[in-house]
Amino acid sequence: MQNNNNESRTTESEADCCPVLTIRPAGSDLRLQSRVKLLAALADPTRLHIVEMLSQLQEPLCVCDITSQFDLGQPTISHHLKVLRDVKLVHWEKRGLWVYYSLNRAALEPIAGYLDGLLAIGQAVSSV
Amino acid sequence: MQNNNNESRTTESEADCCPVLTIRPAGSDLRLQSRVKLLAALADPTRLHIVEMLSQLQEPLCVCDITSQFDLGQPTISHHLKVLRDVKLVHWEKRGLWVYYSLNRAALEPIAGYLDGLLAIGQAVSSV
DNA sequence: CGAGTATATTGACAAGCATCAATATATATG
DNA sequence: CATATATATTGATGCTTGTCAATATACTCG
Repeated sequence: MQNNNNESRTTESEADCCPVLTIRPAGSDLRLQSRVKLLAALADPTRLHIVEMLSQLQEPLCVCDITSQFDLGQPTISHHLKVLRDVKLVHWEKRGLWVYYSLNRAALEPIAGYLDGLLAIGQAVSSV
Repeated sequence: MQNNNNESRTTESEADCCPVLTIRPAGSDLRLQSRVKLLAALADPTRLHIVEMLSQLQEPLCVCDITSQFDLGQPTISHHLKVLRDVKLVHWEKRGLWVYYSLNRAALEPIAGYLDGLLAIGQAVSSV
């Protein structure tokens, strides 16, 4: 899926541009991937709205109350909740016939901190 | 593109579930949309890597130095830089034959603060 | 058990996106 | 002006994703 003509771009031509620059990788590739997945889960208007709703409540929220806030079909909301579940951004709990979702702040905190870290110049990103 | 059977979900059936819940919209729809666009710009491994690279440098970075870090063609990197430009996450500046990019921390800061705000229970999101 | 209800899952489809090859644009240099 | 180089743009292609309709699952209640 990626090309292999990398060596064609590492000639001395770009030595004219900048000194050879070795930028240390910020965190492992695995970390990058999981951050991308988390950000992608948030990068949808419906899901971000759901997350906002959950963030405003301390108590879990019933799926039917989430669904009623959108002009979208129930399977669509269920799909979005699954995406949020998959990246562990939400907790869920079945109570009888209903399912209750709540925000998993422990999963949100690292991403918020990560973006904060990008604001500081030259700040190393946790590589663990 | 959206269904219109919303009223079928607002019957008294869900009164059995939870008390009628009015969740105030967190910020305008426009704010939500622009946040989604910013998050989507970050939610790609190549672009997040670029942003990380820029965040570690105070000086702008030449496109050729960015391109050399990836096994991707030059047009692909150029495309990703355009996405970052479009949401104003980066500044760019032409110097002779080369183009230099730098992180626009002023555009990153609101999103970082927004995610921080989601961590606090019941915290109202800026609606301006 | 049977009927009803809330939620999840499956399958299909259209729109969006990441990528590449080819080309265009702009700048430097001889 | 002609050539070379760095970057951007265009167009095509395959993969991903958001959505819906239909169906399945799980739970409650009579």
